[in-house]
Amino acid sequence: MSGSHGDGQNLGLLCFYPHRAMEARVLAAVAAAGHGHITPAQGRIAARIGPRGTRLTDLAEQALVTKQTAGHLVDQLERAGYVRRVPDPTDARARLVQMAERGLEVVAIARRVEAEVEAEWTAHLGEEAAAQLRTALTRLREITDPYR
Amino acid sequence: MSGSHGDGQNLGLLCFYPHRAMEARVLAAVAAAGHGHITPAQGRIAARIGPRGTRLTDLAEQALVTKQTAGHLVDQLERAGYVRRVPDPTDARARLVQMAERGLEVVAIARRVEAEVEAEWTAHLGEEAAAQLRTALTRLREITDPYR
DNA sequence: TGACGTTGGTCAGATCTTCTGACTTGATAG
DNA sequence: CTATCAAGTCAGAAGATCTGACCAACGTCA
Repeated sequence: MSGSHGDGQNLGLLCFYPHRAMEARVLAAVAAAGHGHITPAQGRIAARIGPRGTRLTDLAEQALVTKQTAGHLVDQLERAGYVRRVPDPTDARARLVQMAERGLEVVAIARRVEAEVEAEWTAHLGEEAAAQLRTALTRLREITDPYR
Repeated sequence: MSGSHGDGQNLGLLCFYPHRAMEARVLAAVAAAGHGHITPAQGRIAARIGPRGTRLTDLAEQALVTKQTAGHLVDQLERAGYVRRVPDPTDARARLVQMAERGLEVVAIARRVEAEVEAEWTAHLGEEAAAQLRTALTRLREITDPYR
């Protein structure tokens, strides 16, 4: 539901291609490193886990899915040993989802591949245009990401 | 599976927010116009139907889904009256998926909302930065979209 | 012209993702 | 202390997507 054909594609659709390409590259590298098969949905949740752990509700909100969906995906990640749930010391109702050791390995791979891909993009666009792109997207995020 | 936290987010993730925002706005407007509920997946297929119709296989390829998935989504769109399948005069095996009248109404709404959203973005970024953003994304597409 | 590999598309079955609604338990404000 | 709100879970259903197996029409090359 977006995108005329030919040259003048709408900006929303134009944003889609790089995102898809990046996600595919990261997922492929993680799989190639022997970490079985992490699904895109699992990845999108996992990518939002903060250094000290994050509440399920917060993960759901940031990823724009329901608590149930987030809970289900965390179940899968937990079963596979990538994350763990620990009690939140500040609220007995809540639990924090934290990266486990195995999860940290995957994060390291993801960061490396992200850097590689960005380098390729920068090489294609040139330093200056790449920097401008980052600036513009960051500013655009101010009005397109409800969970900054 | 992408994205550090804080400021320095990776470009792939930064691309995600505008895309998501655009898709959500278009879908909301279509729903508000009384066109029941078109799902994101249906929209992504429908958006790739050309003016004279497009083969299922081509739709699947461009949307990066299997023929089966594309066929399933076209079934739904056809049942809802948004598209129709007609025989391809040049190949008896193939059929062309074309927009029906009802579908064209939706396309018109989508185009209008896309333009509105782009105008908002341009207002936020400034004319020049918006133009540069479009240029950079278009060039990036050269290396991130396998089906240009 | 007819056998063979290719291409457009469907059928069947499975898995993954996501949602709505109802519920439990703990936190918090009057 | 009670009414309400927030964090999560349970249950069930609908969507979206995949793999594998098939069929029919196309194109080609001997």
